[in-house]
Amino acid sequence: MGVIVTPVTVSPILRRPDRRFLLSVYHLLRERYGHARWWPGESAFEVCLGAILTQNTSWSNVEKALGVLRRRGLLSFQALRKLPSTRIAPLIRSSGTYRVKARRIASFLAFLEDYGGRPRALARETLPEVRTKLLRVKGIGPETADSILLYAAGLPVFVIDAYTRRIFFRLGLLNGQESYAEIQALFAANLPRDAGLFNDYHAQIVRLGKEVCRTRPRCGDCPLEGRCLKRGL
DNA sequence: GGCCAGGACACCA
DNA sequence: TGGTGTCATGGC
Repeated sequence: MGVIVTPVTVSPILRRPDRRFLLSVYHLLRERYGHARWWPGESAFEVCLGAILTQNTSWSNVEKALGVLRRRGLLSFQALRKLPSTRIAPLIRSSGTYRVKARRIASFLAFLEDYGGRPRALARETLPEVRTKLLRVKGIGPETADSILLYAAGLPVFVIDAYTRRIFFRLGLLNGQESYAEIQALFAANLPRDAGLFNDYHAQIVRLGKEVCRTRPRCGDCPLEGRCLKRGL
C-alpha cells in the first residue's frame, strides 16, 4: 500500500533579486507615474486611521468611512479618543469588518496616548523599538504597523502588501511562499535605507497595482511590460 | 450571486 | 507551525 503524496509545486525564485533590478523597476514606475511621496490623507493621524481601515478592504470603501469621520469633525486624536469603539463602529461601517476595526482603532488610540496623540512622535524612538511596541497593539499587524511607521512617522521601513507580493511574484523575484519578514528583508538588503525612497517606491507599487496589476491580470498598458512573467497571483 | 479588496487574529490539529 | 474560518462592506 503506497503512500499517497499530494504533489506540492513551489515555484523557484526565477530572478535573483539585486539592487540594480529593484532600482530599475522603481525608475520605470517613477518614469510612468512621477514622484508620488504619498499616502492618501491630509494628516499623519488620518494616515494611521486609513492604514487600519484598509485592512482587507478596497480604498474606495475606506474613503467613505474617512469622509464620515471628517464631516463629523472626528479626524483628530483628541476627538476620536473620547469615543468608545461601540460608537466608532457605525461611523466606519462602509470599510467592512467595522466592529473589529473600531476596536482596533480604539486600541491604537490608547497606544498613541503615550505619544501625546501625535503619530510623528513615534519617530523619537528607534525603529526596532517602536515597531515592536506597535506590533503588540491588538489588531496592528506587520503591514499596518509599517504603513504607520513609514507614512505617518517617516521612519525608513518598507511596506509589504498584497500589491507588492503580486507584482514581485510576477516579476519572478518571489515564489509566492515567502513570509512578510522575508520579503521585507529582500527589499532592505537591496535598497538604500531611505524613508523617501521607501515611501515613493511603495506608492508606485500601489498605483501600478490599482491601475494595472490586478488579481485577474488585464495587463493593459503596463510600464513593466517585458519584465513581467505574467504569472497569476 | 460570487469574487475581490493595500489584514489580523483565534482556533485547531 | 501552518492551515482555516471569521470579520463584513461595496463595486464590478
